[in-house]
Amino acid sequence: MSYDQPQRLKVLLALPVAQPFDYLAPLTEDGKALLCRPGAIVRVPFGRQSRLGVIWDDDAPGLDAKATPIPDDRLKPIEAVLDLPPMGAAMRGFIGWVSRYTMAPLGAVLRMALPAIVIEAKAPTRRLCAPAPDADHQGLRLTRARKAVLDEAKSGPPQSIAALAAAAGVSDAVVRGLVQAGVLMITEQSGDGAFPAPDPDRLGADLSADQSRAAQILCDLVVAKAFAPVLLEGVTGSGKTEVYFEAIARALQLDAGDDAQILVLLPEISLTSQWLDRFKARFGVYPVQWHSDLGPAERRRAWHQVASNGARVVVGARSALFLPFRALSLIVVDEEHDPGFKQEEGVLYNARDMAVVRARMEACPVILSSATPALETLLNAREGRYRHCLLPSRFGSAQLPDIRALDLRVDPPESGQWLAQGLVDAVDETLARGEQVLLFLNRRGYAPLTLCRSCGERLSCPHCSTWLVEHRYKRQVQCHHCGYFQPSQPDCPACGAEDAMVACGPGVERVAEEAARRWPDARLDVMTSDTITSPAKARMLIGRIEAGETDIIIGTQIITKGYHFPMLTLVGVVDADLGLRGGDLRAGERCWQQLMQVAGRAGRADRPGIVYLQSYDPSHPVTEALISGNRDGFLDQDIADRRAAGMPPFGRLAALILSGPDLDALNGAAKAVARAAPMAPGIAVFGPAPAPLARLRGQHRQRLLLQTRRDQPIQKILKQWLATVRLPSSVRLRVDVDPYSFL
DNA sequence: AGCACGCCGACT
DNA sequence: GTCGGCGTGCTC
Repeated sequence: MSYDQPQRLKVLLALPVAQPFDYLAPLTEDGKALLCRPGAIVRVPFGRQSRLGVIWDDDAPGLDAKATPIPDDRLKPIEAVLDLPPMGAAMRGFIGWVSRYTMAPLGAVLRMALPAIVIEAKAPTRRLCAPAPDADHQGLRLTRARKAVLDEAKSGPPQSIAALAAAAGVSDAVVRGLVQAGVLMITEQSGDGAFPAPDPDRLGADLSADQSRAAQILCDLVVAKAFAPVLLEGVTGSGKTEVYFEAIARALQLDAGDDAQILVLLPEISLTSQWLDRFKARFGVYPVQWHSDLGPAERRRAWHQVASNGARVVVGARSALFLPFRALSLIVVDEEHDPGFKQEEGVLYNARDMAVVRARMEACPVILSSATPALETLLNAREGRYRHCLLPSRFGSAQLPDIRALDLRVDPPESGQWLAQGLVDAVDETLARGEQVLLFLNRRGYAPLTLCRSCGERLSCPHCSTWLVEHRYKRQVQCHHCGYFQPSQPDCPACGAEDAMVACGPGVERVAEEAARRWPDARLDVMTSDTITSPAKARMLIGRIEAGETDIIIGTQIITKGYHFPMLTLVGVVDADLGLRGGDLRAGERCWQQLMQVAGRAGRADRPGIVYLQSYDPSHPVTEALISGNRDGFLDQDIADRRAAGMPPFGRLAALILSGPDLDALNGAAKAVARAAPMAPGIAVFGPAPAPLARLRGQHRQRLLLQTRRDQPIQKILKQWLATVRLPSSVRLRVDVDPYSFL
């Protein structure tokens, strides 16, 4: 060993690989090794290509220490250290933690934090026009259009050709002409600039006494600059958002070395124009957004500004959790109970739970906000692991809606119709008062099942074990799991009987059809993911409802997410039993949350709201709890059941999903996995059984479930178990720690 | 993840 | 006789 020997460094690549690779320190021009520290973002040769990675700590937990290192002579030097702020120790620790917990390869987790396209993409340049300082105006024909442009250009900061033309009320040809003439000058500017900072002092919110008390608790936690999970719980309409806005304002005022940064996670970012507008009203600017339908330039700018502290408040979907914050001072998880926080593809993680972990690593508070907290969160609060801030009542004069059941066994709708007389009467009265109605049915399309009245054939997906759902507006039948579709046809594809296909059961389109027939003068809007295809479309529909241009809204769960419609006073739940079928672990809880959230859309201002639940089983504990308002009774029962069965959070679960194109090979592999299952006290293995969707996208699927006690290390047990089985290459195994959906 | 190497079916 | 299918294995 000699002093001038180049350093051997571990580089973690953004690839689905579990371990880092060894490289030599990069060389300077005069051949000296450059010193590299963990966290540096580098580009390395890899095979015959070149890839991104991060210098990893060689003593990081989870690294394979026993593996024999590859010999020095096979090491390649690092190509380049990128000119980016290095990844901090807290972030590296977080990535390692997520990898060990979810059992995803370390590099797969890193990939979420290093989106290659974003980092490598060239900084976009914006071309801005300004008056040229030494312009020669001689010989320039100063038309009226040209004068307008020049006046506009002189009056303000440089702007783009298009913006200047629009401001002057002329076409951009005029601007280009002036540029050509040398009167206007184009300057190139990086389109990557810092975002305007939100102003914490802009608008002193008008908070109720309850809100002020809660806000004070949150602000104290923010100031303490330490890890502190807190559940902010308040019924729908109690003003939770305003409360955590105060915590955000307080964090913005912090001195955190760098400017303090705040992350807000929302379940469906693209559909929350109302949230963005409220933020802007409070802080003067929009927050920085991070979500899947951001364009490449915006995405790049957001990522780089988060890394270099030019983005103070970021609102995003779950992937925002992996942004490179340097001075994270507060995380807010809004609607923390929402199943959308569970990522069901690639690295399987729950962003709400991982947000708590990231907050711990960054030593900052994390606020979990919900009107209907997840049972796990509620228990954490009850048992003192989380603080609990409660907003007991609705804001101002708003009252919680009155929830009633409509027993469909007593008052059934006529055949082919789906609204019971009791609900129809209520809609009549509501419309007569000039108020709005929401009919909720969590089922897209016209009908969930189409069958042949001659031979009984049911239309099913060729790739999945599902029925095809009729979408009448699009004249299609679709599979909601793989995207397969075909045109609707009146004749049976099996027996050829003409005009024999009949729709069975209702979807929102069918309810809309019935509503249009019953209330021909009412203005209807159907809100589903089929009609809300973009943020702009969402904004348009929401605007129409806010302006009172819609009388009846027919929608799926997409409208349950935090909207506020003051004129909406009646909610009709077309099928309150729908969420209870299937019977997985969280069905009751989830159904309760969803119906509670829908109910919360009613009567949010000074007009009282009423909610009707159409049900064939109104004595079900979930329905009873909704009607009586006795949440705790229902929850305590659910908690007792889970405790008795050792189900989460009293025990741990992991799902093993085996999939493959060949049914026999798959079943054989599943049996082999089951035979190798660990047998020890506290450990139970269920299955294999065909997964609830036994065939998905052409792949057959088998499922096993591992259950352990809370104090047992489920990842270690899984690792030891799976190390003993060899799977045929055609069979793929996925591990889902803390499965949420049982599909 | 890429990208090569490798061993079996229909074509200039 | 070759071109090319994607199964398997490696990348420091």
